[in-house]
Amino acid sequence: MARYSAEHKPRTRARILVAAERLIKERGPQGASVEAVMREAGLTVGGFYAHFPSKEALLDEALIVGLERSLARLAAGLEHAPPPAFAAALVDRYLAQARDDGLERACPLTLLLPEVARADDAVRRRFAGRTAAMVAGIEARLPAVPGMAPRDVALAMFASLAGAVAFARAAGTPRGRDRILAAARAGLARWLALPPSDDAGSA
Amino acid sequence: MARYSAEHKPRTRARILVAAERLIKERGPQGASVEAVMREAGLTVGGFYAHFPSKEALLDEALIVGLERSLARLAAGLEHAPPPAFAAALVDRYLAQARDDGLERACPLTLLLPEVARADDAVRRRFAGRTAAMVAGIEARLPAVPGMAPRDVALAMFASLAGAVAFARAAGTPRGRDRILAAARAGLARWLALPPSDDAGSA
DNA sequence: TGTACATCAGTGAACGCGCGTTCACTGATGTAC
DNA sequence: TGTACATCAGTGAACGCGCGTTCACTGATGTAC
Repeated sequence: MARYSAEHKPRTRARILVAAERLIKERGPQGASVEAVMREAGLTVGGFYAHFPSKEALLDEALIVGLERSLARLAAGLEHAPPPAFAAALVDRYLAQARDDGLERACPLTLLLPEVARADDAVRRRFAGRTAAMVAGIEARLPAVPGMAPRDVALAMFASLAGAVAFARAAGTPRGRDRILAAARAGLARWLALPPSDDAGSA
Repeated sequence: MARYSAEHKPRTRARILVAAERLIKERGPQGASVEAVMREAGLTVGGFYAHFPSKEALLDEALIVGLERSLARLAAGLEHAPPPAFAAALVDRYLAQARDDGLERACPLTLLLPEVARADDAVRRRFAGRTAAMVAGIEARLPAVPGMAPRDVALAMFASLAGAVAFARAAGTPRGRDRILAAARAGLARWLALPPSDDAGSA
């Protein structure tokens, strides 16, 4: 009657999810083969189906896990920042990811939105639920914008940030990339009333 | 010494490109197999390599072709619109694509930026060159924004638009989608000084 | 005007390969005695 | 305390399939005579 400790299998599962999130972002969903994901997690192919019913199930869950890890990283250390400083830090941290060499730390919003758009209703609803929770957790801490609900401020801000980072990563040169990031920050600063940038726009 | 007319082969090539652009946007680059693209163009697999050296070459070129077709559609009929009306029409037309059922008319920026980000330097540079030309053709016709170069206004606007449409398509419901579109328009209206919306935000 | 035929855009079968998935198996685990 | 053994997380080989690519071929084209 011997069993492995109860945390063993869930921990392995979590490791597979982290590996999957990383490879999906770096290579796209089709580039992240089950074999590559398992190798990245230090395992072999065969064991995969003891943890997930299919590759698609893995991808769906990895997307959600990635979103939460990204938001946690964004908000870390800003628990007591007042609205203007909070918004400025969020914007600058978010845009800064476009200058990372790799994509492991990238927010899924900047790399996986088209995949979600092509996915079926069930996936899109789960995704929407999580992003709604993410937006709700942040909207009250953004500066008030006359004539806009706090939720709309947060939605428009994330849309602009995700678009700017995706656009910047597609630029051919560091100069082009930084110009896009600086322009996006300037646009956001105009209506979010952000204090001057501390780093966006120059590497 | 009989030959087909000189326009025959280039016309077929163009048909393959249009088919490829459509399938790449609808299914993603890996979902658009050579066989599916050729069938969509009314041909069979075998003839493909008489037109393109590889699938990758097709994808790279289809992206550029798609960008140009999208910009042409956006600016159609606005040749003599004054800056505020031009900007408002551009914003509303761009956001409206998120409410289309299919993805054939989608702007590549809203569906393919992550693929470009993962591509090699050569692809990114070609892409950057075309978007730069696209932005340059439009920047002078946007409203002036104090403290921002016209190019930066255009870059920030496209980044926000592309992000908003990608985000909206990933929403789980039409209501969620329309809320994102309306929020994005409100944010843009604040710093671009757009006239009130004629249609964004409600289907 | 009619016809033979060189050209070449397009066909369709075949190839090797990597993928997602399955399954009989192995061997580390830790409980029962 | 020591050991036998039931459990089950993980292994690795195998499967069918669809992919990108190749190539010998076909047959519509339209010029030359």
